[in-house]
Amino acid sequence: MRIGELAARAGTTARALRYYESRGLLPARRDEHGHRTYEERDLRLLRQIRTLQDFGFDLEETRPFVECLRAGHPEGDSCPASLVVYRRKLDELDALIGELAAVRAKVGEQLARAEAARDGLAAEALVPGGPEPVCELGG
Amino acid sequence: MRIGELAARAGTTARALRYYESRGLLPARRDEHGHRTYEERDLRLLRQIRTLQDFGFDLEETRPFVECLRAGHPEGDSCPASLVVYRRKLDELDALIGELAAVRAKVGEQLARAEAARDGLAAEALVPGGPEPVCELGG
DNA sequence: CTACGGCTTGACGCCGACGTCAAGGCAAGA
DNA sequence: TCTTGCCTTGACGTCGGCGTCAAGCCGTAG
Repeated sequence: MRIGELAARAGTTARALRYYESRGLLPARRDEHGHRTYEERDLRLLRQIRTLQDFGFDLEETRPFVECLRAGHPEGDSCPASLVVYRRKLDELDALIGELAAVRAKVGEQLARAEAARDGLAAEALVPGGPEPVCELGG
Repeated sequence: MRIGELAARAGTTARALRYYESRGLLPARRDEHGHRTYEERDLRLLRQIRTLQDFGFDLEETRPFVECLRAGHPEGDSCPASLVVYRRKLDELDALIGELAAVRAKVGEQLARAEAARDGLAAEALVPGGPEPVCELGG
C-alpha cells in the first residue's frame, strides 16, 4: 500500500503522513522507486493517531499509544505511558472546562448588566424626569 | 505619558501597544521627537482591551468596545455592537464547553476501560488458569 | 509520443499576538 | 564625555499541523 491509499483509508492526506514520518511517529519502508510503502498494521497506528487528535491530543501525546501498538500490545492504551497521558489530559480538560465556565459566567454577567443599563437608559428616555433608579449622581 | 509608562500602568508591554496601533486599535499622537504620547483616557481603552483578552476575546473582537468608549459612551459595552460580540462569545463558549465535556467523558471512559483491562490481565497473571473473564480468545 | 496520475524532496505560507534582536536617536546624570 | 535608559522602525522568530507550490521521476493508458 502506498501513501495515497493509506491516507485515503484513514481519512487524511499524504502530506499529513509525511509529516508524521518527519516526526518519527509513523516511519515507512520504501520500494525500489523510493516510494513509501505501508502495511495493514500501519493503518491501525494511523487510526490511533487520528482518533486521539480528534480528541484534541497533541501529536506528541499520541506517541505512547502508537509505540504501544507497535510493541505488539492489543490496544494503544494497553501501556502505562498511555494511561499517564490519559490522566494528564483529563486534568487539563477539567482545568480548561473550569476556566471556560468561569469566563462564560462573567461574560454572561457583563451582558446582563449592559442590557440592564441599556434598558434603564431607554426607560429614562421614554419617561423624562421619571424614576431614576440607583444612581447616586441623580437627584 | 509615553508608551513605556502606559504599558506598565496597564500591565502589558510597549511592543503590544505598538501592535495595537498597527491594527488601528489604539492610535497615538507624537511629540516633537516622534515619540508616541498617550493620555489618561487611553489607559481606559487599553484596560478594556486587556480585560476582554483575558476573557479569551480575539483582538478584533475588542474593537467595538474600544470604539464605543472612544465615542464617549460610559462603558465599552454601552453600544449594540459590543452586545453582539458578547452574545456571539457566549454561544462560542457554550459550544466549546459542550465539546470539551463530551471529549472529557470519552477520554474518561477510555481510561476506565484501559485500567479495567490492565487489572483484568493482572488478576489473570496472579491466578493462572483462573477465571478468564470476557475474552473470546481464551479457553 | 504524450498526457495523466501518483510519487519524491524542498521550501515557503498560514494563523494570532506579540517576543526579540538590530541599529540608531535623544536627553539627563555622573 | 560617557553611560544609561527610553524611544524609534524594520524585520525575523515562535508554535502546531499541516496546505500548497515547484520541479522532477516513473509507469501506464490512449
